[in-house]
Amino acid sequence: MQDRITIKDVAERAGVSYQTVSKVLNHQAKVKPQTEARIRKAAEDLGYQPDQAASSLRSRRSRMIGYSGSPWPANQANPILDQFLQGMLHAAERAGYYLLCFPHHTGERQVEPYRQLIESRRVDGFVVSGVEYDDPRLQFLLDKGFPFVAFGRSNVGMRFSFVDVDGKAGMRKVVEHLVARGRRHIAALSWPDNSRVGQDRMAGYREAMQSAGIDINPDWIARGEGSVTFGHQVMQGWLALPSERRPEAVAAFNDGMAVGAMQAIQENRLAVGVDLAVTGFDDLPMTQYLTPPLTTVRLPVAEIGERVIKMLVNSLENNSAEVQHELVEPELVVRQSSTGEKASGD
Amino acid sequence: MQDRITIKDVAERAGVSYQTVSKVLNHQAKVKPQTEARIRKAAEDLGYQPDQAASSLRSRRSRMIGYSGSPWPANQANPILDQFLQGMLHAAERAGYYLLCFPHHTGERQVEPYRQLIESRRVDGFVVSGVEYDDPRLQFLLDKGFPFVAFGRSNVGMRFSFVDVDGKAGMRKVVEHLVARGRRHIAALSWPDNSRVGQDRMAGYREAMQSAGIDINPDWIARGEGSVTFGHQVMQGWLALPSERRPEAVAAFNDGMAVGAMQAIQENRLAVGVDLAVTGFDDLPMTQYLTPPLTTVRLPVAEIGERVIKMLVNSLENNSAEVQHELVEPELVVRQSSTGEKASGD
DNA sequence: TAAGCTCTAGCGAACGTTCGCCTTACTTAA
DNA sequence: TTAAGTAAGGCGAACGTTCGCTAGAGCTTA
Repeated sequence: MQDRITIKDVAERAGVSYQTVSKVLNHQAKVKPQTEARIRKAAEDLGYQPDQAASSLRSRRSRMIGYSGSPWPANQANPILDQFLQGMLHAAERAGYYLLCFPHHTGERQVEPYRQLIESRRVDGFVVSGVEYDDPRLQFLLDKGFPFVAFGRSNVGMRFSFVDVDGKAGMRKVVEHLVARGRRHIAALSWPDNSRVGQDRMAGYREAMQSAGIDINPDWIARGEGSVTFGHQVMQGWLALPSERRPEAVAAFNDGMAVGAMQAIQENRLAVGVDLAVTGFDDLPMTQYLTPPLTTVRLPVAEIGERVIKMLVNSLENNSAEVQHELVEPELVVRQSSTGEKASGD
Repeated sequence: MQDRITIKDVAERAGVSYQTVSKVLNHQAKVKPQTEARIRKAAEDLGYQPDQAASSLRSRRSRMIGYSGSPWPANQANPILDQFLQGMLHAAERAGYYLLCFPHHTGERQVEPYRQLIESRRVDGFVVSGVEYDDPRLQFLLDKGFPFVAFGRSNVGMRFSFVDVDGKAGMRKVVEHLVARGRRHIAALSWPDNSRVGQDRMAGYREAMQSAGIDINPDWIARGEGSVTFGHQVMQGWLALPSERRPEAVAAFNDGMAVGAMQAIQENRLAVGVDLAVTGFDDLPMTQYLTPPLTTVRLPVAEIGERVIKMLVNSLENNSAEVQHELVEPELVVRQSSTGEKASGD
């Protein structure tokens, strides 16, 4: 650790005042091209790296974006989030920002970290993920007028920028696929009513059923907390019904419930994909290796991460308060759990 | 966004000089208890949050820890890392630090982000994960004399602090379990020779085999890149052997290869857990829902994350250059893939 | 009674930038 | 010729802390 190279060293070497160096390196101020070249060369030669603390202090910008870890239920470790993070990291790097990660808390104190980060001037903006209805974090940030972009939508009335998966479109694809394979009695393993994501996916289910001219049987809609156990229990219930009241396909709103349903079916000595079709949602890494492999919906999570960052950085740099929305359409991944076909090799 | 509350506002309210406020809030300087109480109350009343940039500029400490995203192969999204991150985040928060996350790059430029973060004074130390032999990041940080703690070991000669999973102990447990279930012809789906993690686990395999008095058949040791495909291929080869030269158990060094092996076995109409036992390593989230559920080794990754941060923070605060090592013993999770027993309900 | 010590707290300076205004030299128009 | 305009870069100040030293008050000791 030798003496730090400061902007003054660069200035001296380039034969200009140090403030001019600052101008060139930031504002793109007006200087002669030669001078600029001289300064850039000097900076390069010396390996100059601006001291971020000094820069932040004066400019009031930290070039940091706050992001709280997964607010998802802790028990179901979400591999999806890793991809989201990767997407954000790369986009942030390209834009010259870093991510500041902090843990998520539940309950009343969940906005506390946000307040601290804002007031200590550590971040320029936030990425808020795992958004739900009446999210206190969103309300807090809106009240403060602090920049952020959300991964996910919330109440219709709240005006803020977001990127989200088009769950409706995804679910529509699922149902259309099942219908195309000749299934009409399609049950839904859904999410609680108060779940924004659940409602979105449910809307796709309803739309597609309606388009196909199929009546929805309320008995075939179960709402639960998305666990394997829940999927298993509900499926057992359906299998206990007399055969004419039993569904011939189950569209689960996440992969966990689909796995539970598959287990229940197999315990009843029925063949998944043949006797009953099962589909999931999210495309967790292992689902392609289940027996049979699970038909599911793949979310382009890394891409969403990139878009979220781009949107946020854009609004930070332009100081624009305009809100933007992006919906990304997910992709149906057809595997044997819905078709009953034999695996075709690898 | 109103006027910022600075240390001077606090000082005025408490009737002392602002430098004294700083002393009280940081160094725990010697002041009369009453004065201290008055200052703390004033800070509280005003909701004072120190400006981190100013603090960093003067004190040369950012209270940030750098951590690069997953260096794991991008194709196999690693759900484990999410837990690691969560563990770190919570420990860091308790210690008053935040994590600065940045993307991992491969090749020659992989140390570049480290250099930048150091020189721009953004971080006080690093957590380096996914460590392997001859890791250029470790060498760079050692050369610079910059504080870091690694998740994982590297070359024997390098002196640095780390926390690691005791893969040897984990693998020993696996083999002992298989032997206890009456298996003796135990094959290993291992990792490349140049993998530090692979060597560690392999040592456990060898030790346990030796302790059990079983000769190791070199034909039953395969080394590959850890993919499902690799496990599948190798297993097919073993199954093609005449029955007396065929292993009766397969210990895979990660869950992916175990899944591949299971598939190959099932394609040959053999029963996993009965005809051949299969075990994995890592306990990925979905493995408990495979058919049959996979016996594997669970790594306490969140705990490791916490320990890594504690160790790093400790060395930062005490300015201690002493190196520390911690090995965490993983836990064997016995499921049906190695026992062939029926599922006992849920 | 003077010297010395301890306990409190104050004060000037510095950390390394960026901001905004100012100066100088040169060009152009009237 | 002169006023005005423009390009190029200099300069003082400020951002909000923490560091290290100093000063005064009160107490002890020889």
